[in-house]
Formats: sequence, structure tokens, C-alpha cells
Amino acid sequence: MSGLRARQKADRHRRIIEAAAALFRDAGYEGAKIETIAAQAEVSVGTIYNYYQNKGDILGAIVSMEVNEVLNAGRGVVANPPANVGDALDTLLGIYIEHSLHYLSKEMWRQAMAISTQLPDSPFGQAYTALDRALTEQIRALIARLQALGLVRRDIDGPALGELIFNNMNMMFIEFVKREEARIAELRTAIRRQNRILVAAIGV
Amino acid sequence: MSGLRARQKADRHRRIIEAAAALFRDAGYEGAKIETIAAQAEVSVGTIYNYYQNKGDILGAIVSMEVNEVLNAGRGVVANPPANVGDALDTLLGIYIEHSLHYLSKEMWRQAMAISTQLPDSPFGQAYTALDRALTEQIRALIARLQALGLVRRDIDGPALGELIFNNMNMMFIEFVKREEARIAELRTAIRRQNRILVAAIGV
DNA sequence: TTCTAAAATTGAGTCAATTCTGTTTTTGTG
DNA sequence: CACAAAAACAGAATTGACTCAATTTTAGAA
Repeated sequence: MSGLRARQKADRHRRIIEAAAALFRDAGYEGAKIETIAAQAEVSVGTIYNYYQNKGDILGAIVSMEVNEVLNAGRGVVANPPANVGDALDTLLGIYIEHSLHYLSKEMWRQAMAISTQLPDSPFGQAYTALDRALTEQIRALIARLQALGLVRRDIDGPALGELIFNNMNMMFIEFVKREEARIAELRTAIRRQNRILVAAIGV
Repeated sequence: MSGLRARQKADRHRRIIEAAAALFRDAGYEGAKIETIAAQAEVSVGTIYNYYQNKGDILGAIVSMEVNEVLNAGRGVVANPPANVGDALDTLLGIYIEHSLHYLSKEMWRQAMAISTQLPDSPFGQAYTALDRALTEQIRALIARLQALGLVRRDIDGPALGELIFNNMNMMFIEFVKREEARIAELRTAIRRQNRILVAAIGV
């Protein structure tokens, strides 16, 4: 199945995503009309709905790309963490946060998060939940690594701790994207302050 | 200004909220058409928009009532907390969680949360953020109380800890409402497991 | 009681997402 | 190459939230 039909399909997918990404940035998610995306991508409205269940799923495809990049960048830190618990956490979470506004605006994040809670069973809703879980797992992996290196006490409940750290960061990030004027530096400082409590508790 | 006009206003407010609450429960948030709410409340569509800026704000009014009840119930625990850090936290957060599905279905929570991130500057968005902050403050108050009672170390950063605990609970609650089959008991167990790490770290 | 300005209500109209049905394109087979 | 079935496309029609100009109701003064 790599004939003309498959090639056209891939090409249309790409054109739709590119048109949508440009328009979401330009006009905002709400401001980007499906009709306009269709025109820009040189397909009809009906075709867009043939490729994506709804407007949210188009945004979803873009968010997925972003988060997967972040997950990739995080792998390096887990493999070779700084030799200090506080720095290790700060480095990993820092990567997540610093990358977050690369391709997505705050408004796009707000929409993506909203859709994922609104329609948890839609394709995007499920994908978003899976991405959250992957991030949680990566934090857990870091903790396990730090335990293996003897930097974190062995009797700490690693999985629960990892989820706690992710949940806190995620909630702080949600509040961050809700306030247009909030700065990344403040966000990182606030998270560091909270994690300090944990770091003191789990260090050897 | 407590003449006929004011009484009719209050009455229409009540009728709209009652009609909406019933329909949201029955047909779900999306399934409840403004037209139907209007008919049930015996007002016109235009009037509803005279009272509420948008559909989300109607849901917002219902959510506010629920959360304010919860805040009220929490006051008792802060004033007289169990003499054990783990139990104190579990009791307060338990009240939040157990009350949460009294008037609101999971679907209504999902919608409310979605709207509050989608439109953080709408009346409801701001009200929701204020409610979150109020809950955070109540947890902080509990911690301050426990510190005053000598059950929590004085050198712990209480405000940061309170926010950490709230954020974690809130995120767990979000995941809880996203999965229709999730049970309250499991949610409480999972949160208890996470808080155990903190309790061990902050006790005297 | 009567009248006028302010406040509130009404419902037809607008707008954008989504659906639906008829048409066109691609594929595989003879 | 010709053709029938399957897949994909197009864009008009539908749907439901929200707006707005015209009408009705209330308040307060004379």
C-alpha cells in the first residue's frame, strides 16, 4: 500500500498540520477556522474531517510532536544525571519546561489541556494521557537511577514520589499557561522551592 | 432595591440554575441545549445570556456552590485537627474528595475544569482559580496549625508544602474524573500513599 | 393615575464546527 | 485497456451557542 493513494494521504496529512500550526500560532486556536485551514491546505472541509475527528485532534497531533521531543531530550538526563538530587530534578524538569513553548503558544497549551479533560476518550484525550504517563515514568526512572547511584534512600517509595513530583510540576505548569504574563523563570523557581522539601526528605 | 424587579431577578436566577443542574445531570453538559434550559426555566434564550455570559458560567455557578460547601466543611478540620499529621491531612483531603460528587457528576467536573483552563479570564475561569487558591490556603492553614501544635517541624516551608499537597491532590482528582470507572476509595488510597512520603519528612 | 426613562426580555439572525450525501479518484482484475 | 468496487473528496446542509435590534415591563416622578 505505498502507491499513489498512500503518498497523497501522507501529503495531505502534512499539509493540514502545517496549515493548522501556522494558523493556530497566527490567529489562535479559536480564531483558526476549519474553512481557512482547509483552504490553506488545499483540501476541502470534509477531507479534514476524514483525517481528524475534530478540531482538537489537529491540535493534538501538534502537541504530540512537541511532547515526544521533550521526552527524547529527557532521556539524556536520566542516563547521566547530575550527582546531586536537587540538581538532577531541576535539570529534568527544566528541560520539560524550557522546551514547552518551542512550538506551542500558551493558548495552544490551554486548549490542548482543556480538550484532554473534556474528551478523555477521544483519540487526542487518550494520547495526551499517555504522554502524561510517559513523563511520569521518566521522572520515576530518574528516581530509580538516583536510588541505584545511592543518592536517594532505597526505602523511599519511588513510584509514588515520581507521580507526586510530576503532578506538582504539571499543576504548576497549568497555572503558568493560564496566566499570559507568567514567566518561565518564576515557574522554575517556584517548583524548585517545592521540590526542596522533597529533596531534603529523600536524600541519603 | 428589593422591589418586584429584584425579586423576579433572583427568581429567574434560581430557575435557570435549577433547570440547568437538572439537565446537566440528565443529558450531560454538552447534551443540555441552551434552548432547552431556557424552556425549562420559562425564560427566553436571550435572558439566559443576560444573566450569564456563556454556558460555562452557568455550570460555574453550580460548581461554586459545591466548592464553597467543601471549604466550609474543611474549616472544622483546620480548627480541630486529628493529633497525627497523616490523619489530619487524610481527613481534610478526604472531606474534599468525598463531597466532590454530591452535586456534580464527573462529566460536569471535566467540563468545569476544561473551561477554567480554556478561558482563564472569563468570570468562571477567575472564580475557579480563586476556589483553587482558597483550597490551597486551607491546606496551608492546616499545616500552620499543625506546626503551632508542634506536630510539624517549624523549619518546614509551610506555604510551599501546602501548595505541593494541593497540586498533587488536584492532579489526582483530575485523573479521577477523567476515568469514569475510577472509584473514590482508590483515589484516596493513592493520595495517602503519596502523602506518606511527605508525612515522614515533616513530622517532628 | 399617567407618563417617561431605564432595565429587562424576546426570538429571529449570525457564525463556525461538524455531518451527510452524491461525486470523483484510485485500485485491482480480466 | 476497460470496468466494478472501495476509498476518499467536496461542499451544501445541519446544529447549537451566542448576539442584537425591537418590544415589553418596571420604577419613580408629577
